[in-house]
Amino acid sequence: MRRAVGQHHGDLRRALLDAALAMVGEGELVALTLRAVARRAGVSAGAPYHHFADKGALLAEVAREGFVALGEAQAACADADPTQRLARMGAAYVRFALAHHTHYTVMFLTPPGQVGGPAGEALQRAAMATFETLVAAIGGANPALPPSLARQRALLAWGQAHGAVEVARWAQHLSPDFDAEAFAVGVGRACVSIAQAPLG
Amino acid sequence: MRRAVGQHHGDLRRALLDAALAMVGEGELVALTLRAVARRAGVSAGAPYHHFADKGALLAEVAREGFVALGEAQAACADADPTQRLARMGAAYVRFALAHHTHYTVMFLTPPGQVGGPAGEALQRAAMATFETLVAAIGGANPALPPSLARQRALLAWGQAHGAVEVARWAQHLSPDFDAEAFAVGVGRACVSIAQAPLG
DNA sequence: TGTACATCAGTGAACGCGCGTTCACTGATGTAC
DNA sequence: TGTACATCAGTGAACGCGCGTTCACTGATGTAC
Repeated sequence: MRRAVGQHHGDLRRALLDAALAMVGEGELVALTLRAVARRAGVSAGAPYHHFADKGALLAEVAREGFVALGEAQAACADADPTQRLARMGAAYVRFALAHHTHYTVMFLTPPGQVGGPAGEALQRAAMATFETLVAAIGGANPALPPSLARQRALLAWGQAHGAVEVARWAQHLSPDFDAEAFAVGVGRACVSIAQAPLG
Repeated sequence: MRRAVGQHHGDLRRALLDAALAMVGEGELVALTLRAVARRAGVSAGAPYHHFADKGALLAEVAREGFVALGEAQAACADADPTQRLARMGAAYVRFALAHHTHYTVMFLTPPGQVGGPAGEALQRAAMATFETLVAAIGGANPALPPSLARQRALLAWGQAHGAVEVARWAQHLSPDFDAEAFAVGVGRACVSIAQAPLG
């Protein structure tokens, strides 16, 4: 992609986000520098500052987009039966994480709330919204659950799903006949078990 | 602690390791530099090279010590009932990760085997030993498991526990009423489930 | 349709900084006799 | 107990490097008339 000097890029903002994602996907997480992202996007080191306040803002935006996409995947799990809905959400979570594992990695790079500025706040809002959706689904699958317990179990379910994702990634690398879809469905069932386990 | 110029430190090697740990504990992982470690230890930037080949060797040693400590925690889970033993090991794993989260983070900073030199080899040996202990415990909890399957399931169990730890940390930051102990016990139970799930 | 001009989105040089690492040095420590 | 000397374990200055960020600039684009 040759361009004359000074010519506009087209959508550098997007290109920068994609470059960052691609690099995380290649394990360059520790060495994810703004300059490297710009280089990858085929642009000079100063160019990103026309689109992001600073390096942190770019990373926060990548993470935020991940949570938004995850939220959309969750929203697509509407179901008349709330138990079914939770099961589908658990499965969708695993599918999302496996299909967009670069985004997924960045999403959990830094605990939301630790990133400052408007970009950090937007990230935190997106992460909280995802969690609240899960809490609601847990509450739907077990209406007898007091709200505080529903939140606690949402954390457990999330933990289980998150761990399962990591396992699935290993398994995908280790054995090519790993059945990711069956695994995802199993995780959905496990979420239901967590929600509907007896109190106490 | 004032020292005259040129005076010996006492146990700088130890002090450097401790400084690295303390800094990781304060979230300075991304900025964990050799110079910062030296500064923290109250020593000049060149001093660490009298004790470690390079920065990677120091980090590998921190990680190795983590695996050794984890191994000791696992060894303390001896139990007449092998199923109980596995459950206790799973819970102990989570407890260890939460109690020594600085060590734990460094342990998984780089995949063992990717660190070169003698320090890297020692790290790999320690990590493998931990894994073998888990394989043995899985086999104990389900003697019908062929060895290759036991290893596969050990990987699954480890992955699940690892993911659970990540979210538990997150949960600890987000909600102060997070019940870490119940969470740990739950992970232990999940390990047993993985070990004793039907074949196929 | 042309022209004038503001804005946009790049460039590339420069900044100060902290990094990992090297090196000549030096004072403290340990050892042999 | 003293003395001579090798070794140990620091210092601090220096190196080259890549980083995040700033800035004056410039060509391309969009808009008003």
